[in-house]
Amino acid sequence: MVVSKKRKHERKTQIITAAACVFSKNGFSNTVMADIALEAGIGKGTIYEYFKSKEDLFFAVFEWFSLKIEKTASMDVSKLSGTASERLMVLNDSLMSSWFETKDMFTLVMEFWSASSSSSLRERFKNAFHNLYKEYRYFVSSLLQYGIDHNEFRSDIKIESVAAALVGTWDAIFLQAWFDESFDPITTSKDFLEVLLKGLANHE
Amino acid sequence: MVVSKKRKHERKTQIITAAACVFSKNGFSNTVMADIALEAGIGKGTIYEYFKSKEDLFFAVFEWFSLKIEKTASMDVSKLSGTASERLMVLNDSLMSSWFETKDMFTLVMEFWSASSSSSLRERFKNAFHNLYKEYRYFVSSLLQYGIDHNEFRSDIKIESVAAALVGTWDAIFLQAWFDESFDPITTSKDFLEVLLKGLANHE
Amino acid sequence: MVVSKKRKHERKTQIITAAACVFSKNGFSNTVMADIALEAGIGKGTIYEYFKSKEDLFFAVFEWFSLKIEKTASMDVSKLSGTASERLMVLNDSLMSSWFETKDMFTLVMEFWSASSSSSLRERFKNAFHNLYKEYRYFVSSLLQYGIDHNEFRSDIKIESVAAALVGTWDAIFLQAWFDESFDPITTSKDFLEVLLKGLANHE
Amino acid sequence: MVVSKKRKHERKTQIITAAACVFSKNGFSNTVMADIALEAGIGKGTIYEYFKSKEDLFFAVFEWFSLKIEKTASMDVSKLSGTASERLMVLNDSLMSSWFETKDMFTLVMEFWSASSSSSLRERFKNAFHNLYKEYRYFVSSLLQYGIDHNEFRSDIKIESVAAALVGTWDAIFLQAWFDESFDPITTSKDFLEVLLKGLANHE
DNA sequence: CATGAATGAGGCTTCATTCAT
DNA sequence: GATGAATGAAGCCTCATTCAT
Repeated sequence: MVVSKKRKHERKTQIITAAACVFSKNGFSNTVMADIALEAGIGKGTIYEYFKSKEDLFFAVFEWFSLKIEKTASMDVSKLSGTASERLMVLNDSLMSSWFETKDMFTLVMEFWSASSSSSLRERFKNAFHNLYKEYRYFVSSLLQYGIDHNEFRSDIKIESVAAALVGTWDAIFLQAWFDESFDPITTSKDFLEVLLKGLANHE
Repeated sequence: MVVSKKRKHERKTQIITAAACVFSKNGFSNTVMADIALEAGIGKGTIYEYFKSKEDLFFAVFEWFSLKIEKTASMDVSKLSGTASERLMVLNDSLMSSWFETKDMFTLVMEFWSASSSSSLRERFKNAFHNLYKEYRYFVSSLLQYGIDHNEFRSDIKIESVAAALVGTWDAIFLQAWFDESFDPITTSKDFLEVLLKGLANHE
Repeated sequence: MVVSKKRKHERKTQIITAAACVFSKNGFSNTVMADIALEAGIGKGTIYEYFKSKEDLFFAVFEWFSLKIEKTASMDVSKLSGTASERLMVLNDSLMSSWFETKDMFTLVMEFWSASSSSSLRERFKNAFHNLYKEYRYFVSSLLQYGIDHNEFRSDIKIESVAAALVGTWDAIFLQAWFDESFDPITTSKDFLEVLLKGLANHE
Repeated sequence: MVVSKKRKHERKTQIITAAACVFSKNGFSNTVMADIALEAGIGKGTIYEYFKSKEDLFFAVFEWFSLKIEKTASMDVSKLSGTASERLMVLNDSLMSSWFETKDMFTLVMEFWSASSSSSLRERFKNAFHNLYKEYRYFVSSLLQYGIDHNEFRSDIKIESVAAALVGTWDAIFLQAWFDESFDPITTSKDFLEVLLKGLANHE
């Protein structure tokens, strides 16, 4: 029974992976369940043994994707040490490279955004994104606070705002990289962070 | 004849406006042509007198929207004066408030992003966005250069990178505002810009 | 008023000619009223001032076409003289060349056949064709009778059958010419008629 | 698996038969896919599991029909024996009666002709007909050659022309029978062939 | 468990026809 | 008379979902 459970979980992941691939290639609406089944190497009907509907599967892909990103990011972050600036730099590099690996999956993110604006999953997606961003902002906020506490950053900065904007910048840099092949997100983000850190620095 | 031309143009705009409304509410795929016709108060077939297909209409909405945003922004920007910092501040405020006005249309932007990742319009959208971002980045770059030229900003900043990131930040702030009702994009952007300007400042 | 009537008739012919052209190119169903109007150089709505419907126009084209064929054929036939065999030969040549001229309009004939098998005009077309064939058969029958009366043809031939078959052969030869560019209807029909005439000949 | 293949083939035939019925009744353009599904006793969508489009199905009907005619004819023809004249007579009877059986399907032939003149299937149909006629002409040519070789027919006849015309005559006789209920294709063709054979006969 | 044949609701699009100008 | 903008009925086709095997 435990084995069966495991089997089931594996099969589920197999479908999700296949779905992620097809969704990212064609978008949600242009994706056909048959294609997902084909990609997963299973029968069309089998998908419905594991997911109630196309939308359900899509949301499962979203959850799988968030987790994946988070895991990659947090893995590196655990190694954070040094000054707040150094930590931010490492975080920046970590995010950039981790997203870079899943670059071809960035279209998925856009699909998720789109799904949260229309689609009947709107609320589920909106909430999930809301929480995701909150988490990221909270994490960056902590780093900023750490900098203030250690007299590294000025104490008059608006932590929340800077955190929110910074988190957003990372997203947006990827967005532009998506639209422009020649755009280099790693350099851009590094250069930008340097300036920002100067602005944060405490010159008593 | 001139009258007829004008009529045609008016009718076209009428359809685009209606389409924008419905697309932003339901997304591209979930939008039904009949709904657009209903919203525009015309017959279904009439749309096809003005647009070759649903996708064509969607792209027309995109163009109309871009133009609209641009117009609103450029209007304020023309009044720019003062130091580079002041100008950036004004630009920030202008963008924030202009986008704020079309806040309920922000979902459209997400749809456009999504369309540029899947859909058969992929290339058209990608190109258009590419150019749009290029333009914005170029404009911000000019302001930064202006600051450097006037010894207001440090000369060692990477103009391109900062411009790109800043433009992105504005997008991203709106994205977060979309996911979080309580998120205040105006304050956030202002606070953030303040820090950034400190980072740019030249303290010889 | 008389002038007006004439105008009306001219306009009607203009439309019919244009319609014949478009129908023969695209077939009835694939023809769009707008194309006919374009070909005729008039407005779409104008057609309806002269013809009640698309089907009506189509039937008018049929009548115009029949008349045209008939006129061309009968013109030459009036010059018939000599033996019955000679007359049949002349008729054969006349038909072949007259149809040859309207070769690119042969597709129209196929459309007419098709229309008489389906379409709501079925009965009208069937009747018209019925009469057309009857007429042709009757004319050929007369020639055959003439040959018998002059002891040129055997008296035991079944006039009706031979006439019907011969009339059909002419049609069918054009049909094959339509399907096969390299098929030469003139030679074929001549060769064939020669054999047939030998079969008809009276060798007391 | 073999069973499944068989099932699929049966279902395909079932659809083709139903389609043939509806197409012959209403013509290609006036036929609605839903009617075919109804006639076949299946769902609308099922047709598309077996045929890519309406046009594809139509062509499949054509192929099915050609084969059917050919099969019926060739069955009788295999029994050919006796003089060339006798063989031609038998062939004539065989064709007449076999087509007679499918008389109510003759409208299909007209639709096929029409389809080869317009419609996007033009080329496919034209080619198919071209080959079909070629085959028939070739077969009749062989019979004529046989007659010449056995001194039964005159050696100066133009085999190709006579064969082409004769094949066409059979078609055309059916055409007239279609337009005229009182027209008897069997008698007509017999009477006509008798005359023709006299013309072919060798009276050294 | 897995499958894939069957389905029918639903969407995009076409186009003959009308009618106000 | 002539026009062409407007229309909505109707048709082809797609595809998520089901269910018998």
